[in-house]
Amino acid sequence: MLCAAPEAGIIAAMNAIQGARSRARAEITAAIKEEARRQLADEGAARLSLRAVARQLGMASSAIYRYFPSRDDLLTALIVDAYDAVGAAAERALGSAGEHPDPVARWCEVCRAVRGWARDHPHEYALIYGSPVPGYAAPRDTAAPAARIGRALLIVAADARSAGLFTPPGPGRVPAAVADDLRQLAGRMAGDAPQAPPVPAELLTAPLIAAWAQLFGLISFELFGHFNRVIEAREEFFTASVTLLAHDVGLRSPGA
Amino acid sequence: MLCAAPEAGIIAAMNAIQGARSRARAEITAAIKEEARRQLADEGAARLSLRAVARQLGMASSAIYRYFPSRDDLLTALIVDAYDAVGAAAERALGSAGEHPDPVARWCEVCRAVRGWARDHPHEYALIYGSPVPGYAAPRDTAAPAARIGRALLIVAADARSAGLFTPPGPGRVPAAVADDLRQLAGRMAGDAPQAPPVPAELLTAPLIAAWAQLFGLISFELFGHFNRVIEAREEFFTASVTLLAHDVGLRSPGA
DNA sequence: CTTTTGCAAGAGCGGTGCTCTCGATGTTGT
DNA sequence: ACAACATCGAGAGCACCGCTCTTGCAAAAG
Repeated sequence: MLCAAPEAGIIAAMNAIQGARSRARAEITAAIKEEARRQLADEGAARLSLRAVARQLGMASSAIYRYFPSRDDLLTALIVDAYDAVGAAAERALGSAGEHPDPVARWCEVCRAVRGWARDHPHEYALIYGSPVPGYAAPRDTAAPAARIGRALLIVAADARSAGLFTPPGPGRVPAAVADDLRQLAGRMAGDAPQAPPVPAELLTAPLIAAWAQLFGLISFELFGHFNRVIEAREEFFTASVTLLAHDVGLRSPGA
Repeated sequence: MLCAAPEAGIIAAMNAIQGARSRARAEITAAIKEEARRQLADEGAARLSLRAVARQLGMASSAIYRYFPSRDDLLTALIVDAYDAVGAAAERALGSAGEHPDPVARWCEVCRAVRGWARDHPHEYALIYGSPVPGYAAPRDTAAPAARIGRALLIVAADARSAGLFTPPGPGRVPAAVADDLRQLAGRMAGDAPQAPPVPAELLTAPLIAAWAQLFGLISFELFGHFNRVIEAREEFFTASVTLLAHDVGLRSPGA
């Protein structure tokens, strides 16, 4: 493995050397994030304490600042990870239901995957979809990961259109300013991920964006307790609501 | 005043005396809440500090605890006030659009009132509809104020039905467990506010509850920054989305 | 007038985020 | 191989936090 390809070996060795110190850095950074994520899951973002993380890791609290310049930066890292995790969950559902012929069912599966992740990681969900952190830290890093589940929903619609099961929402009048926003957004999405299949602009509709936001209204109400003593059959209610959302977006089941 | 009407005079005097000290209490309590609300609006709930409130009011920090046993209790009081404020805004919109013959427009006005209040008081909105506070303080006190805007939405539907402009959402299958929840909820709402006109149970539908939650999905996404670089024509988009929601609920415009 | 009660103030405890300095420990250039 | 360098951990310390306890004072109650 060392001499098979000389140049590759040298590069690997250099990586290993530089890796020797920066791997230690990466390992400690990962350990800090891991412990922070545990505390986040246990107590929530408000109770996450740098000193407690350091204590648990057996290091001085001041040493943490070699890896994260502030508490808000640690939280920002956790935010990015959370966006990636929920995005991955949505994409997994999208893939595993890929062959499903019913776009409505596929839409529901993606939504259910997001809800399932949220229920499994309530504090991480609250971190990204609840009140923004006071520091309001992450402007750019989170943009791409945050778009993943929106993109997953869009792919459901795109595949439905390929199968002739998408009827663009017609009668609702879309204001011109909103139409402009949607055009710009389509261009931005194409520019951000050039390798991904370009999303047809006519699928990026106002009802789809609204459904995207409304999905999180449903999840947040459930997780944040607003359905207490209102709706107890949470799963059934969510599936029914999200099915209605699919129809609003323009998806049709094959039989209909 | 003492001998005019003996019993009444004594009672009035006792009220005045008790009022003398308990009015001071009420005034200081109100001042604390007012200053706390100012800090909440400035910096958000996370940065609200009892010591800073006391400092601003020129009193020792320990004196605050005579009025609020803990920081979470102060926050709970602010939460109740915020629910009342947004509920009042919704009811005001309901009343001022009372004579409007179009239920869809009325629905939109209520929704726009909620959104307007949220934009004017973003931190208070985040306090009640964002991530729950770690202390998870208020279980019962908030239930009634929180129901006010849901009730306002319901009244729009009820008046629409009276005008023959409500078509109950039909085709979507409602699971039996959800139907049970709705029945129980209708009973509970009738019991909680016996003086209010009883809400017809057939108006308390799953789509209406869903629309209620989804409304806050739209508002939260806007306020919490998820529409940044996505939708800039916020007002137009909101109105369009909320109009679609009205149709989902079963409201019809008179002309249609 | 005395006693009881309610309130404000101060000191203090343990905790927090964060900064600074100071040695120890590599890593790098000559 | 040695010196110069950058990196890192640890400790002390600052200002702030929520909260408790005690003390003294003033007003109400008897």
